[in-house]
Amino acid sequence: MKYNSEEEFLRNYNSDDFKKLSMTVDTLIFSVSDEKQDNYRKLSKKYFSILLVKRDDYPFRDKWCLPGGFIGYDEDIDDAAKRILKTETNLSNIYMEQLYTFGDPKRDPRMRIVSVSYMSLVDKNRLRDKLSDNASWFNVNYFEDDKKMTILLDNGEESIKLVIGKKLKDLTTDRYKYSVIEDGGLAFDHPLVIAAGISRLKNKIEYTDIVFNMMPKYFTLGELQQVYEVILGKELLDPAFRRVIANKVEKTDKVEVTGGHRPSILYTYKQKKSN
Amino acid sequence: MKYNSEEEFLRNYNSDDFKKLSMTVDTLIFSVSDEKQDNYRKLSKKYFSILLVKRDDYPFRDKWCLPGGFIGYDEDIDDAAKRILKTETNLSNIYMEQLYTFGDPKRDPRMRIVSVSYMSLVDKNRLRDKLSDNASWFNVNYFEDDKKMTILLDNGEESIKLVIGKKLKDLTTDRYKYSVIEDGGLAFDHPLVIAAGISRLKNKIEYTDIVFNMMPKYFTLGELQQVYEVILGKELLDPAFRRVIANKVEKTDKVEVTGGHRPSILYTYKQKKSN
DNA sequence: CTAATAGTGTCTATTAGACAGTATGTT
DNA sequence: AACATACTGTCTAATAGACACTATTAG
Repeated sequence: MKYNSEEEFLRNYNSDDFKKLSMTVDTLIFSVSDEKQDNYRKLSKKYFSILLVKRDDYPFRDKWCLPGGFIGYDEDIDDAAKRILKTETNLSNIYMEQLYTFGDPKRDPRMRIVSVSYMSLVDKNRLRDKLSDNASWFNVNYFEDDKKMTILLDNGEESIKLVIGKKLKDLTTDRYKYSVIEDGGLAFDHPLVIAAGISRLKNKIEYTDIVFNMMPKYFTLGELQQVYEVILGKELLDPAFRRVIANKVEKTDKVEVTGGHRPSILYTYKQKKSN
Repeated sequence: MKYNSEEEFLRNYNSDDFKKLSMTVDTLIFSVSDEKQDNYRKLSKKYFSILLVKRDDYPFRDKWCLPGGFIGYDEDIDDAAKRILKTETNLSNIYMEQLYTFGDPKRDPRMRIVSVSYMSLVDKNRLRDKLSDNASWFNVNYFEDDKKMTILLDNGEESIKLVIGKKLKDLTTDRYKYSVIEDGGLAFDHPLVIAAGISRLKNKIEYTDIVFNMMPKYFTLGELQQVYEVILGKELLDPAFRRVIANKVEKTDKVEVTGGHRPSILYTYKQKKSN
């Protein structure tokens, strides 16, 4: 069939020539948690944590998974991600970026569903007691080598262990092909989303100011350093950290008194001037 | 409706509860081009280039666009991208990575189509004269500041100018919200895909060995440096470049004699040992 | 010889790593 | 006083930037 104009073509277009498919959005929400130490002198230990929800419907009923939902036919993907974040945390205007699109034809037992994952960073102080009932924060601990990544999730009651296999796709890049070795009971391919998000976060914390989305307005350099340390999975030297961070933060006249040691000056995030 | 098991749920699942949508893959294929200089002494100038195809059907009939196509209902997304690359260039086993998923509900005039973009890097020597008829390589020149990115595409006959607006989404990251200011006649939202691809390439060339996917087996350090320079959009100092690149390449006993100047030693890519 | 690219030596500036030292609060 | 964290000074190592210099070829 031949048409003479774009308009004529569009009038006659049959949108069902190809079998359509369903799409969802999954959101990986990162934040920072404190864990009080028994020693009055010690600072509370910092973790980074992610938000999981317990499914109350099939498929994967009673399994933990990332907050997600179907994308409406007329809904922009970013908007769908924002809608889901809002549903779970009651927050809008939160930092969010697209992570990766997962499209294995067998990733959902119901039918072909392609999922676009997003990652988002929140300051937990902004949402205390606003979580929906079936949601819970899980502290994240991870270890990785060049073969696999082990992720331990813990919400105080339950512990989930994920093992993700890494196979270098190509020797010229940093791209790994991830595979789920142990899903710890997590639904869908969400272990892959979590692994991808941790990698992205770990990478971006080095060359962006992304971390400040997880920090409260006022924070000490010690706290900030701890957050860097848990995300990077290694200890940093104080003087080096302070040198590098110096032009991103601004000293305030407030201090934080936390116990049997010298009080700490509170800082705020200082945006770099537009370059 | 309540079910007692996952199996029972799946047997009764109606996959048409949500209105489904269509998905496509678009592939951004990068390579390197030479342009002979008239002065016999001078080296041929290097560009990086992308492959465009001319549409022979509506919508956007006779406009240039990126190679793309619909994702089959049972087809993995990566496989769809490989299939399209193969169709256009007759090549398989080529470096390829997912770029970004574009889902503006209005991005296609026909209906709701979400597109997953891929970027791919090829050594043009591997595919001379294998291109499909409606495909053409366009040299890329680009300039950017913090407000916008201007991209000039040229295939020797036609010149296409793209202008993409950049708005910082968030002051804590490197994430820009891109918008098309000038599409130069390019179909769909493909100017956005190209801008995203150039940014990714520019970024990754600094911390991966991705560039060697575009290089022939044997190359001179001068050629390699030129490729770095056109992608990064700036000149590099010879000694510094050679220092940094030294552990990624291996000297061979071959030389390249190109004209009225000292011949150049040919190198090959040397993979780093697994770390 | 000349113009052009190939390739190296070396000084300097900047940044990162290491470690020791001082400061200051609570119990 | 003791302990834990806060914060700084300074030496050294590694890396990046700059520039001058030598080498080698076709015409």
